[in-house]
Amino acid sequence: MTEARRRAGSRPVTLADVARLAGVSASAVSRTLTAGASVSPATREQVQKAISLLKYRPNRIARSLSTSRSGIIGVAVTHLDNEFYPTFIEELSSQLAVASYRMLLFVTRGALALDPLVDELLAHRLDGLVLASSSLSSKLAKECKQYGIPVVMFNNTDVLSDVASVAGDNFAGGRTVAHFLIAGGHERYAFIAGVEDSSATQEREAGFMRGLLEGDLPRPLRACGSYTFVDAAVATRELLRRDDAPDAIFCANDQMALSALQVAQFEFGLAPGRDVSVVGFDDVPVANWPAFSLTTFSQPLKMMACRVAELVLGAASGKPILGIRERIAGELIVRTSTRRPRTGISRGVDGSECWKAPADAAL
Amino acid sequence: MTEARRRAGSRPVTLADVARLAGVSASAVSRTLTAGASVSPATREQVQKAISLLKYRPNRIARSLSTSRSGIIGVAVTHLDNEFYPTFIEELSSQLAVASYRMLLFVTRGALALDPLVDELLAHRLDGLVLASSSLSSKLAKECKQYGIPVVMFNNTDVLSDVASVAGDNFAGGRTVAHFLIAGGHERYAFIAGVEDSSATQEREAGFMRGLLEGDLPRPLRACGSYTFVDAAVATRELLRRDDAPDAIFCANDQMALSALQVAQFEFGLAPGRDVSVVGFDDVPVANWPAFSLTTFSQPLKMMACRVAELVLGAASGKPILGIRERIAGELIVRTSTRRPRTGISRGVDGSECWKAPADAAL
DNA sequence: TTGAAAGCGCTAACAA
DNA sequence: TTGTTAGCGCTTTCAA
Repeated sequence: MTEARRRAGSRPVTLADVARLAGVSASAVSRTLTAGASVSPATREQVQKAISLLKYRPNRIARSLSTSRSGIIGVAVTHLDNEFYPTFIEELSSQLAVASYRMLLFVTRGALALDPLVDELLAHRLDGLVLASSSLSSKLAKECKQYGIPVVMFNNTDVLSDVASVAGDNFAGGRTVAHFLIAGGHERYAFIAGVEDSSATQEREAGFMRGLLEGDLPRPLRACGSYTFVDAAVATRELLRRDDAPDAIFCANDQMALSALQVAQFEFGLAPGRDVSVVGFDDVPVANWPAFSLTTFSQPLKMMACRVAELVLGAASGKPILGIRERIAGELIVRTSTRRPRTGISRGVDGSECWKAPADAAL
Repeated sequence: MTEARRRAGSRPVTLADVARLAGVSASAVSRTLTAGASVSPATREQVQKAISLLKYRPNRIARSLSTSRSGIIGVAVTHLDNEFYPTFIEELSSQLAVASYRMLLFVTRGALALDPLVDELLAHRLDGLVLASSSLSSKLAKECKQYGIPVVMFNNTDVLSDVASVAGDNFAGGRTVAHFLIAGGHERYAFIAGVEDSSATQEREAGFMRGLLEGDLPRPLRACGSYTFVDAAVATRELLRRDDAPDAIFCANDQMALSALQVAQFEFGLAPGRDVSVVGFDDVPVANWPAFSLTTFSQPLKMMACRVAELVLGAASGKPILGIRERIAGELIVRTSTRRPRTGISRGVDGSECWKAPADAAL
């Protein structure tokens, strides 16, 4: 028994106490607590009365042991410093809450950091696991599968396995960004990559390359920003110092784009949207701050979190999800960090602008 | 049994399986797993062998039921959109991890939102609870006390109860800010408050008022920004539209200060650090971004998280913590969002500058 | 040092 | 609709 609890003295009220007071069996109490079980109104009332009288609170741990369901979803996350993830956590938490699930949080640094967690993850007998980390530990995936713990990857996919995932439409996004920058009449393009082995950055880059190719443009310059603010700054400096410095930079996420924007502006004296265009990916809240007004390809976080919750909870109650790879479409939100193309911009009801390739565009 | 688990087929390995294979009793296995229990080297080896052979993973739920310790700390947090909190979560998580504790996350909106959670919080038989929300629900505090669940408040205190807390030195911070702004030679001061009933904003304001008073200055203007970006923008507009618009604004946290800074700059065309000085509180990472370079009173998050973990885990193993109110000192980090006073600035080893009231200052 | 046995608080067959 | 009974997987006395 916890020391603190011991000091508190009074033994917590148990189901047995309630049963005794209500003059019924333990099962009767258990049934009143279980939605959709058969109890007569009379007993139910007796039980309810006893419960509120004793201020009884069911012990979820005992219930978990008995039902083999913990009511807990594990969430492993890496980059809590990237606003995208806290926002996701918040959405996911509220989605899980409506189904009375809670989340056990694992904050790690890098994918490899997951391996030592495997034991612990499994020990907790989680009903599911959401991986919001930049890449998947295949050891983890294997073990979870073996234990029957459903895993859903967020914002990332693993082509080599059949682990379910929910991600944005990275390829389409990258491609749209390319078309948009081309429409803005830029000359030298660059891409700043995130963590190299993450599927998100790979897909975004592939889409971007495809888009440029469709516009008969050469391969863009390239640097790696590892999805972090600091590394992206280094990458941007590297690019802007060149003789053939780019006038259009696409960053694999907003965190890096915000960094690039500031390096361009404050270290190189370039005016974003005029001297250089910077595009991000995610559309985190900060991207819309006046200091940045970052053009970016959005990822509808609410919808993504919703799907993640549906998948993982569905799987916990038997729905097969293996192999499911969901793609949630986003759109290019146009702000002032980029040169403005003549056509293709439309204004939404909320005043935000987004860009779509005109149907007659020659690509 | 979870559907997913059932489909997986193979029943998970239990301690009994290990005991059988090792040819010992369950207790023997349990003892090998318990640090500091008495087992002969021979049995220990047998057991270890069986464990790795069967890939046995102890079931924490069963253990929890038996020991009345869940190994889980609840963390309730409100403003995940304020970078301060994700950063705290990350620090706290790593502190708890070293003691093999995990955190169950509760994301809420506002203090009142905690009340409906009480049942659930208690049902999980948490070993402790950390409240990183702007204010405490007294119902929650009472119930936790009764159940012997230790509670630690972070960045907030409740004077009416004896709930333990860890917070920055808000009063000293507010006072230092006042002295600093006075040293910068400002004329009209304003304060933008956070959520009115939070102790943090109250203490920061009180310190600020005291500091101004010590400089023989009148009461500052005042508006409420509710700790949010949007409300702070409204508050700032309100202040800057006045005929007697302030030239020095102290915001109760960085989130609001960053908002104020941008309103001043982009809506009123004021140059921060020249036309108007803006000071925040917390020193979140973004405050140091070149676009803002916000002068702010720091809260040493790492140390605070460390103390929170020590307190809550200590309490879980019997140390009394009721009534403890820890204050962690911070310092005024000087950047360019404020007019620069002639004296009092010193440079740290990391290149950052901080300000201290000169000893001979006439206050 | 070891094993037997009781129990943590709940759920779920089963029989009544 | 009810109560009885047997677990869920582990820890922890208690004797040996």
